[in-house]
Amino acid sequence: MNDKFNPKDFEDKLYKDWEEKGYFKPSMEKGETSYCIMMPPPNVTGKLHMGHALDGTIQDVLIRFKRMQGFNTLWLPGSDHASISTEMKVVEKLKKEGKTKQELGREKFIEEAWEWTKLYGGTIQEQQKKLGCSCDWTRRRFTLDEGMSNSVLEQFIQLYNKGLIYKGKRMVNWCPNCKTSISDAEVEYKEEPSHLWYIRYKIKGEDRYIIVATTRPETMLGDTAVAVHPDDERYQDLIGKYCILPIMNKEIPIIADDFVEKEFGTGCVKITPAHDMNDYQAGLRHNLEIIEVFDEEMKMGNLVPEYKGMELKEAREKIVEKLKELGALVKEEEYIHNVAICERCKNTIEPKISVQWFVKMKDLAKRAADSVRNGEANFIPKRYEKQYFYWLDNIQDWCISRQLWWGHRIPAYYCDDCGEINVAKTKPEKCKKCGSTKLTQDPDTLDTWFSSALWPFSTLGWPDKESEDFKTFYPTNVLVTGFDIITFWVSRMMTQGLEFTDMPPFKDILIHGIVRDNQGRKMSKTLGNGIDPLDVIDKYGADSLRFSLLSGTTMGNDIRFMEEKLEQASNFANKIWNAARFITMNLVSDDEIREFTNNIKDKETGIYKSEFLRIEDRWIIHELDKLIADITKNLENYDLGIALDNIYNFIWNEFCDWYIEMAKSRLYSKNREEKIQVCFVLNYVFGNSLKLLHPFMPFITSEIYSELVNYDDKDLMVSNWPKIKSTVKYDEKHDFIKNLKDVIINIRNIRANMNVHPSKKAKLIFVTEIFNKELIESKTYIEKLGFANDIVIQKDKENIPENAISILVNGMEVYIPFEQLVDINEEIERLEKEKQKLELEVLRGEKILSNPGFMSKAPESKIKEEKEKLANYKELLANTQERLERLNK
RNA sequence: GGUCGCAUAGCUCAGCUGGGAGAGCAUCUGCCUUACAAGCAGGGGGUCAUAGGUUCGAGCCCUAUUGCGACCACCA
Repeated sequence: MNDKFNPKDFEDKLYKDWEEKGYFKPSMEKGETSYCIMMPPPNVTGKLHMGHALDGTIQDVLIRFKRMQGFNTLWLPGSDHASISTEMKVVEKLKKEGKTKQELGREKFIEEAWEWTKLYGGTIQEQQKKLGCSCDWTRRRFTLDEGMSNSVLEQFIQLYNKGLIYKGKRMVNWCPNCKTSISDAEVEYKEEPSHLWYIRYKIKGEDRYIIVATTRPETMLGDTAVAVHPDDERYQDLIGKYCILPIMNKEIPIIADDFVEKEFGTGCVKITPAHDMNDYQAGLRHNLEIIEVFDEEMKMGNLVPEYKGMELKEAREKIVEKLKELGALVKEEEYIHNVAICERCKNTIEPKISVQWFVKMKDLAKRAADSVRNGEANFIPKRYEKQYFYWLDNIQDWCISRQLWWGHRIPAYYCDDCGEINVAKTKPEKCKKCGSTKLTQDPDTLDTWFSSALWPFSTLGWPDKESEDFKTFYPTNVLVTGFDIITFWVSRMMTQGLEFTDMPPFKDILIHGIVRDNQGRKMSKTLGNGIDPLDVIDKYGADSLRFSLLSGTTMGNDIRFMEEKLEQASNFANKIWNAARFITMNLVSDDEIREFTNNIKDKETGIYKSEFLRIEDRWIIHELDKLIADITKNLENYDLGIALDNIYNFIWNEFCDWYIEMAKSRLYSKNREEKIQVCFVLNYVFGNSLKLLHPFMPFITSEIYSELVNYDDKDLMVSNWPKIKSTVKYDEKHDFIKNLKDVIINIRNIRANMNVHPSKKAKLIFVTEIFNKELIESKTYIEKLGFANDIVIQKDKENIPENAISILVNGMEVYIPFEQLVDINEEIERLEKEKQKLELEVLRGEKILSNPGFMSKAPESKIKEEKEKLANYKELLANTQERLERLNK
């Protein structure tokens, strides 16, 4: 092993090795339970960011854990064609070349898009490999590949035939720049300074006016009503009357509708059903005419020839001017307006009436919500299900058509002769109604989410429900994703999964937070505060990145990305590396360890026979047994942060700081048997620790593991997860090592307090009845850890120097003759402090035990515990007082 | 406007079904002890946001308040 730890020496090499050996592929062995995770497909245009790194790390930890546990594991990767985003990038590229999409034509454009996809589509995969993701690349899918395209057509046709897909004229979000409808989820809102214009409309046949307030005067040309709240006293007498729309000089009704807020503006709203979502709804309720003011290009239409062809901004100015002229403009106020903008191109979105395809969602949504309500699928953490329920319970029909070219084209063919809609996977020979052969396919493509909704099963071969993969891996076990896409991805996978497979597509839905920068801000391109995971891997290694994303975190909470965390991770990796170096440097031969291993196991119980092991050996193995149970439980519960901290603490504190130090004397000993014995324990405990750490830090653990003596002759990645069982007998009641550790900590404490240099050794006198044998065995390392030059063990307190400092722990009394030490006053001071603390403890114990409420209501075990504690503190206090008296003499 | 989350050491965060407050970093002290100075051994530092309530007992449960954040809705 190299003296210096450097992840670059082995990370890429190991990944290549794993992939070549086929470790990422499921075993497909009969009898093994399957475990499957579908990787949320990143956009094909994307680059790996910290969110992906977190998502990938969590999934990799789970899949590596389950793989080692012996499941038939599949983690299936892939990418999403991301229609709008990819199409925009290709359009941009064409623009640079001086071309447009229209000039190129549909077919050529799609070719360009495929080229683009092939060029950049592999980037993110390579980056995921750097992170260590152990997904099965041979099963990699793309939402626009042949199989998935077929699934999408199948979905469309099945839904259409059931009457769940329909074509309709609706109001949708229209991006004038992308020239397509977009979903609500792709709309962002931004505050912009604007104005609120107050315009008066004359009441028909009266000399009165009604004043409306608007942010969009240019749409008034299409007004077909004015609305007030039905309970608004101010306007009761106007309801049902008509007013005159200025400029247009047209009569429109004054109606009453609940959606109007009395407090806003004047309490009167102009209704433009063609250009506002609320107005549209109101228009439907009151049967109002829909008059479009703008054309397809978002320029003024022909309602008033004077404005025809104008940009909206210009038209607005002109119309405001005109209203002024007419004396209809009452007031102009500064106003902050919340404008809808396109998530992709940041242009203002216009609500627009158009003909689109929709999926009826009500029944599908109910089923999806019920599935979580009755526990077939669970959110972790549970609180996120509220967001899911809210969305599904208030579901709107899903607009699935997009006026784009890159995507799955809608499989609807219109008859040029009779207008019939023919829906089929491929272009029919002739119209099913009139027999005409002149058929034209709908030019629109489907929403990207229409294909990703099928991801958990289309990737496994659906609609072929008999395919091996589908039968083996569906439904999948867990979906890991961020809370930002619960509504439009998770919920849709649920609705479509239940509709097409009658099963929820996953059992658990694990929701994680987002990775923020070190100031707690969202990482974003505009801020330029994003951290590239690859830079981090380059500097610290993938293991450290993974550690930093999980240590000290809780599922569902955001993570702040701190360089300090990477330092910690990197230090930990270095610590492990050095421990490994130390162990392998001193290790006896494989054969010797194997032989020893064969000898010590009790064939019947599987427990390591105590006579072959020292007490410190049994202690550390016992601690390991407990650790295995803890980590396994925590991983099962998705408490990854806790599991990681468990193993961190064990390796660093228990194993390195204590056990290795205790092991040194035997390791350096001339006695071969002693050496083999301790080497066995070091190898066994360290090897198992590496197994437990492997899901989190796969690279360094694998690299080191191959240097140890390996009992199952398997690479770490495919070795067996340690079993939860006691492998050794260790008495926790008379916990010798714990007591000894306390003694040593006390010695160090006293010495540190008195500034005694480590080179100044002292004699230690142990007074104990029960630990004689153990103490004799442990003499050498106690001398070292306790800075002693001699250890005396005796049964009683005879011959102990008057002025010796004493330490008392459960079952052990230790005296240090202090003539070699420096300052009595320091020790007296320390003891005084300790005495005060103990007195407080005794007080607390007595108080709680004299509380009648506690005594009558607390559980028996708790009372017993408190009694024992009190007795112990009393004893300690007495001892401390005795010591103080002695020193004060 | 609706919903949800967060508030714990100087900083960043853990804290499982209520039973004596933890980690990492930072800081201070002492150590170049032959795996590791990217280290070792110690110390200091917290009215667990505020106010009530339930309980023998509250960081944890309930109510209200304050401050921050997110999501949904979108106010013409």
